[in-house]
Amino acid sequence: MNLDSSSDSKVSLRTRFRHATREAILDAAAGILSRESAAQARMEDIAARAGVAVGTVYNYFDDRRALVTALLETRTQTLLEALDGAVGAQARTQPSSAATRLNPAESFEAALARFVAAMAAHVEANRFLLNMLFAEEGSRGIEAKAASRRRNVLNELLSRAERLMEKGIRTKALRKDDPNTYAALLIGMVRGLALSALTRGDSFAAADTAAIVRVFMKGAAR
Amino acid sequence: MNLDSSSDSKVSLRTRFRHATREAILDAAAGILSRESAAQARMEDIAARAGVAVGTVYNYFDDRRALVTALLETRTQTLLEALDGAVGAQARTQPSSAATRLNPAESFEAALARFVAAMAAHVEANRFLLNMLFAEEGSRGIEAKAASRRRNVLNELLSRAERLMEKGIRTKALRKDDPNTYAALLIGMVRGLALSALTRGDSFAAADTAAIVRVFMKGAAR
Amino acid sequence: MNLDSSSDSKVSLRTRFRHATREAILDAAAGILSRESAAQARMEDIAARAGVAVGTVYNYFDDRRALVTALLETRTQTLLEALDGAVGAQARTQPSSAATRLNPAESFEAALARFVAAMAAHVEANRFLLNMLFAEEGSRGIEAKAASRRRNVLNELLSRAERLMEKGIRTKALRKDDPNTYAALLIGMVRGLALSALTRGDSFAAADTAAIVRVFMKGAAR
Amino acid sequence: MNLDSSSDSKVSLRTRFRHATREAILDAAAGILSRESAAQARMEDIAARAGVAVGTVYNYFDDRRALVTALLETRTQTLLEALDGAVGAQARTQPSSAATRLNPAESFEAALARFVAAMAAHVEANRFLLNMLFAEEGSRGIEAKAASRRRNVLNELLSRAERLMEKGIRTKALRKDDPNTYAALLIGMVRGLALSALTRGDSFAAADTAAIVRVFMKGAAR
DNA sequence: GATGAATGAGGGTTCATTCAT
DNA sequence: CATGAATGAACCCTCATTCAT
Repeated sequence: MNLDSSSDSKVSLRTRFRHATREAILDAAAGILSRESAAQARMEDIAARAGVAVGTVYNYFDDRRALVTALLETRTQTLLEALDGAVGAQARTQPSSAATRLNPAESFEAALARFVAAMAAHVEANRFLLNMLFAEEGSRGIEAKAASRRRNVLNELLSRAERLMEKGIRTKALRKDDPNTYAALLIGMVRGLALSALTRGDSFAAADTAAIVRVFMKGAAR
Repeated sequence: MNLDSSSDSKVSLRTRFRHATREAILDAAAGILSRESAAQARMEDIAARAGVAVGTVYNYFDDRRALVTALLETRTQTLLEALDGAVGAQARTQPSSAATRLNPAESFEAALARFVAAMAAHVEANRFLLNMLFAEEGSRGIEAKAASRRRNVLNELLSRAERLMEKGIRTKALRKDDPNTYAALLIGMVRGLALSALTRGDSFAAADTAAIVRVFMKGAAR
Repeated sequence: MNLDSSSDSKVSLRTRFRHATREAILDAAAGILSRESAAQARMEDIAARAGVAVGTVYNYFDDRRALVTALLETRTQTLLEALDGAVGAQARTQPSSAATRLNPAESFEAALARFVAAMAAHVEANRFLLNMLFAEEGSRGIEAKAASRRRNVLNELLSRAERLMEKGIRTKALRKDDPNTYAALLIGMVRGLALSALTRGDSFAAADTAAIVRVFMKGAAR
Repeated sequence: MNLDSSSDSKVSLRTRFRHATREAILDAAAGILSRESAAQARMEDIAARAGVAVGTVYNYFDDRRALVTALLETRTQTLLEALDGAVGAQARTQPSSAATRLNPAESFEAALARFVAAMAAHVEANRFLLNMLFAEEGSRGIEAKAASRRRNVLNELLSRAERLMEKGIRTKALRKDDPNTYAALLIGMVRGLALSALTRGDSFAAADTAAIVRVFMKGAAR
């Protein structure tokens, strides 16, 4: 183990270093892109924020597009997993839970809450996602191909929401309707509240999640 | 008299022409900014689409910023008026209508439908608004000051939605809750569905408006 | 005569009108070019100052260069004539004047004074000449050919000064030396004092002319 | 220590390189601005003459104005110092020199000659100064602020000449008169002869300096 | 002729990307 | 690998000039 660790640690040190630098750059990019005027995110600014030289950025990412794409990828990975969890968890837990089986609606609501909460958490942690994911047009340098990648992300979000909605409809938790519409509405609500909250400087609180779930399920009517 | 009318028509001709050119440029800008990669809207492209030379664009607008601002201004004017109509109409008609007085909720729903339909109509007619209004960051050239203008527009949207929600709460059409939250949710829903529809190439149909109103009022739960 | 004057006055009215417009444009150009930042003299500015449209300027002058050249020409004409007078007068008056004959130096000094005074008067009346004539490089649009014209004017100034100096040497009013040098020194002095005076906002007074003559003739030494 | 020196030399190499490039750009700018049509000095031309790309120029100077200002600043520094030397030297040497004390006029003449020679040398070495300093209007890009800087330089020239003249008057080397006038005349003479010489393609010879001193002190009269 | 909007070549400036050290 | 100066294509904007009215 020692031997192993010695060579291992040497490699892993270097690797870890590389990884740390890469992360620093991604963080810097996320930070810069979160700022109001993302359009002015220059490569040099990103490098400076990461504490490296411009050239170094290009040692880790082929070009600007690759950097943004990687950012989207990494920052989205955990979100998508969390959403998978929210959607899938129900599937897995349901069979084993008599309670949930008895009340599918309640179980759906819980999944929905998890789904919303996951999105909220990620959006808050990665504020730039608000900019990236929900802007149809692109900030500087998000052209053509990168845009499609971004749309992919949005689509993956939507498709997970759709899976959730389909499940809701199947379990009779939801009125029968177009799952696409339900999904679009839900994601729109999350985004609307998130934007509103973040614009105000507040954070996306639990109450907000609750509000979304409530309105989505029961509506706002008295 | 002849002279007068001749010079009159000359002036008005020129004036009319000026106006038409201005509109052509604004239309072209709207068109270019609606395209996927709005970030790459070059002044020259806008000019070309308008069928004029670059210099001409600068005869009508001081600079890129002024053009975008003017675009936002003009294209937003009618939207805001329509929303005012949707919100205010209720106020004006309610007192005179025994029916609505008896059923405030129903009247509110009508106003809500008008509100949503107005937004949908405008977003569809001015697709670039989706990009402009709902992107927190800016495409190329939407910096600092212009961004604030855009935010102003978004805020005006929100404030009108809030007024509607306050009225709904006052008339007991809505459950008592934070009007800001209601407003953010509603606008989020519209945007979500609009984006989804337009992305698919569909248009924002009446059914979509109905879906929003239904979910917003009664929720999606069965 | 009547017939003549009738047709004459008709023609002359039109001609006078044309002439007045032309002068107005030249005056406007002179005014604009006198301002500090002559580099920013745009054709439109000149037209505006002259109270006409840009196109009109082009009806009177082929292009920017022609305008500046004409300006130089007209504003220089009287100056050169005055200088010719100052230089030539002496030649013509000398033979007929016993007094001057007795004291050629005094007569030369008088001619010199007239020469300097003529330059001073014109520079003051056409402030822009300071810019035009004495700047080796050109303000915007005074390129190549126009520059040579300007240099011509400067050369004509110098050649007249040289003629004066040659006469001074011939009449033993001046120490024998290179007339070119004398000429360059004299014109330099005028320009130096004129610039100094105009920069201060003062005008080029008689005392200044006297100072130049005195220093040029007797030097500043005590 | 090795490391240190290695990094030291690296830094200093780079620094030296930076300095050399900066100088090359300034030289190129001086060269271009010396040409007849300084008004057409394009940034690209300057860059090309310096053997770098346009962007590089902007790595060293914020913008065109900054470049010109820096040029004026650096190229003026040594001139002003030389003039200070010419003016001040006298003050310092006089007390210690019995000969000069006996004949202040001679000493003043020496200082004057140094002063003139210094100006001549600099004007010749930096031909563009003729354009910059003595043109009241500005070549392209010498607007507003830069113009005032240029005027400052001219004023500093004048004030040094004035100091010299005041000293001349105080030591009775010069007839009592307005030092400003004397200063303006002297500088005008230098410029006149310099322009004349350089226009002809000659250089400003020692004889020219002598001529200026002679005329300034004793006048041209026989 | 007068007008002034249209034109578009041209110049200043930015910034993603490269590459020698 | 890190560095950061160099590069130059690309973009915004200006303004002399033209020309339809």
